[in-house]
Amino acid sequence: MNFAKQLINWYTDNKRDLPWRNTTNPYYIWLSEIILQQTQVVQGLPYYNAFTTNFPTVFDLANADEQEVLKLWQGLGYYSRARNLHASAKYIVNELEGRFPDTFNEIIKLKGVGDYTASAIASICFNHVTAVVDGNVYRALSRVYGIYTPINTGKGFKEFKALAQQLIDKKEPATFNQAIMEFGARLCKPKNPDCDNCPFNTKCIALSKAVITDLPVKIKSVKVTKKYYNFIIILSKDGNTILEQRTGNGIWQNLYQFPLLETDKDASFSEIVKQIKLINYLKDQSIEVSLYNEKAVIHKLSHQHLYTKFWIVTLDSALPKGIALDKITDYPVPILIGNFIEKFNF
DNA sequence: AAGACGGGGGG
DNA sequence: CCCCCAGTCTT
Repeated sequence: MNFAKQLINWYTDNKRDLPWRNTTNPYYIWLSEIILQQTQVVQGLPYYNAFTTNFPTVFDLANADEQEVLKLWQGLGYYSRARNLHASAKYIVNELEGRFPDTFNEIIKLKGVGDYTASAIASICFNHVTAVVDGNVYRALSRVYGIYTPINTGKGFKEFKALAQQLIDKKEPATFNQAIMEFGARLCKPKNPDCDNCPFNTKCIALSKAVITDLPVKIKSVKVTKKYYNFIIILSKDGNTILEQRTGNGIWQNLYQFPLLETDKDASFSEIVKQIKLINYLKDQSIEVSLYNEKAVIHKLSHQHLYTKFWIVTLDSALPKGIALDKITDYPVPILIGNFIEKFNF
């Protein structure tokens, strides 16, 4: 038995009774699909009931005020869905005389309707053979077929779309699409999938290799934060400077660096001078400050970009607790500091 | 290709 | 706290 038949058999035995499964009216299916974008069934269900009750037809929705629509959407999140829903209802009524578009290419023109939603409506309402690809499909197919292509890339989408399109039951596209989503939502769940009762547990590649929890693969974008580092290079009269050892759990643990002033944005000359004068061992001393690099050096780490400036402070007195300049290379330093030391050529 | 957009639930 | 959810639109 092929994938589609097994899947549909499972679905027939396990599907939930949901209101949008008792209709093929495109207005209701559209409503349900928009509501269910990035939203679990239990959360969307009351909203579906409210919308179908308050706006039984696309004309009722189109004639409503946006405020009324948003009020009904309140609490569901992703409010652009409600605004787009309303705009598309007006478009259907005013431009299409109330007739819902009946092909994928026309349906996807509606605001708020992308590939997934257009495929769902085209298949469920018009029996078009257009496979849906949503979070459930990614999960189910990546596991059963052992696909490691990251799902949140253009390449990943194309690959899963093509596979789903190849697997879809050409006679029952609507049932297949709903079945694979129900399967992903109820059995092949993100955590603790019910592999014991899975119709594919003899062929599932992820199960046989025990890599269920590795799939699907998703590239997580590391959030890069900007930081503004000002290193203070002290040149004392007796040829010393200051290096400090970093502590704590952050970057460069236990390495050495020049005294650091971190600011929340690119700081002005006067602001830095002010802060330098607050440093303990420089208080009430005669100093002269110059900025070594007008343009910040951008040091890129995986999760942060360091906008770095080096400030030269000439101290007109001795610094007995400092380290000798000719010993500076004895200390382990981050490459950012190392590059500066090399360039500055003490 | 990467971010923004939300609120709820599971582990 | 992190991940995920019947995704789409905008940089």
